[in-house]
Amino acid sequence: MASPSTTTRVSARRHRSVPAATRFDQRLSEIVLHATNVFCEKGYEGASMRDLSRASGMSLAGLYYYFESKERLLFLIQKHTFTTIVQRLKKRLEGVSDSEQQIRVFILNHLEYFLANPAAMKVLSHEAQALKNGFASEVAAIKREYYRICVGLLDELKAVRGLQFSTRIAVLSLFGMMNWIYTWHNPRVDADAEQIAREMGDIFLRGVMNSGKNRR
Amino acid sequence: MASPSTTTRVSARRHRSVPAATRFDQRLSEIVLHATNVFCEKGYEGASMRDLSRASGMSLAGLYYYFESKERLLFLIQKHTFTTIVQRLKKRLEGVSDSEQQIRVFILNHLEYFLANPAAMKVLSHEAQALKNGFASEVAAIKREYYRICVGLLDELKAVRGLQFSTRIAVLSLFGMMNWIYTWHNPRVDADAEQIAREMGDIFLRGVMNSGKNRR
DNA sequence: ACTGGTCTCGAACGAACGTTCGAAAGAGTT
DNA sequence: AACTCTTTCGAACGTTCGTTCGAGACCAGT
Repeated sequence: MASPSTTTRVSARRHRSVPAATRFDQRLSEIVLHATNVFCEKGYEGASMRDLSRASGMSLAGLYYYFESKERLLFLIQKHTFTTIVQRLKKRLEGVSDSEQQIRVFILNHLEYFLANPAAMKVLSHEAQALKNGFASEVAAIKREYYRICVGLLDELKAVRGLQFSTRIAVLSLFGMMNWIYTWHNPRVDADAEQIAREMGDIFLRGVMNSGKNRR
Repeated sequence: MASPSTTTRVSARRHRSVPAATRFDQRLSEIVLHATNVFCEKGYEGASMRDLSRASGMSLAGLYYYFESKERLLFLIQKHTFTTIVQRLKKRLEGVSDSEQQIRVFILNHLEYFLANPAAMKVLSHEAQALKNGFASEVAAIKREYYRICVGLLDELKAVRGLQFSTRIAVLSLFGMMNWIYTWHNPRVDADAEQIAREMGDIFLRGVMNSGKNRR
């Protein structure tokens, strides 16, 4: 414990069962969305509360009715984004049993969400170090779960096909390939998620599967 | 033009031929080194001039004798780092003629420098967006040259071996694999540059070479 | 001992930062 | 119309930011 609590503060908000709770959450979501774009463009440290105020059309003080600090806002963005991507992945993996196909699903899920929400994913990738203590560890836990899922898929591929390579290096190389996309992807020039997922999947899977039962 | 000039200001420093010029440059190098570590830990925006003053053991005002702004200091770090890595690459490529080996040299050069200068490389990778106008474009020019070299190597591999894949996606995937390393590499746990270069090279080259003369 | 360039620093500048506060406007229920 | 809870905001808080300035210390060559 110690350090700032990261559990959701309901503060006031109670009865007025349906309309009030949703209205608050909806307004907060709008702010989170605008903040995501600002953090994406200027970086977390580089963006000021006044920038967020301007972007969301709400006064500086008004923002603090919805969240208690700039750091918590970044936390909300990262947690929501990461939770969503993990959730979607689990759903998509349910119907697939082949090991190679599962990894292709993993890649496609990641890239589709990335290109559909480029600002949020850039903030997730680029500002991974910006949170502190309690905030940081809660996001780190989700990240670890996501990482472990990928490790599991790769280990299964190794077992089924009798391959031999460093899972850690392979997984982290794959994440690198995928996450780096925020530095270069241009929707007016580059292909869509499906095709990029196919090409990256080709490179990665062929690279990993032709290792055979190797030396060492 | 317009925007801040990025050409090296010699300002005063002239005669006193040998000792003075070297002393100035040497002291500046020390500051750049300390600043690199601070920028690495706190990020460019998150690091204050007072942090740099503390880290380098020089007064706040004293720093400004050596460079004219915080932004220029970041520029110096990025330009020197990038220039060095390109320079070393060119030297290393001279002796190699085989296309696959050239790409392996490219990967090894990148990762060796990365792991030998992790702070500088993180600042180069992570703060690529922090510079503005003239500063940004000068670093971008070096980056473009580096990128083009890699494109050239891959295009040659494609021609020689009759392969068919998107060079752009392949190159950017490779950069992603390599640059992402700053987010995970732990010298106490992970292998050295040579071995990581071999494993990443295996994944990438096998992945790209087994594409054959494909559909589409 | 003096001179002139090189180097360093304490102190201060105005601007911008994240956050707080009390007041008031909205909105729904009586 | 009066009451209550929700939502908004102008103004200000104290702190920290990047940068500047003028004075003095250091260090030759004379």
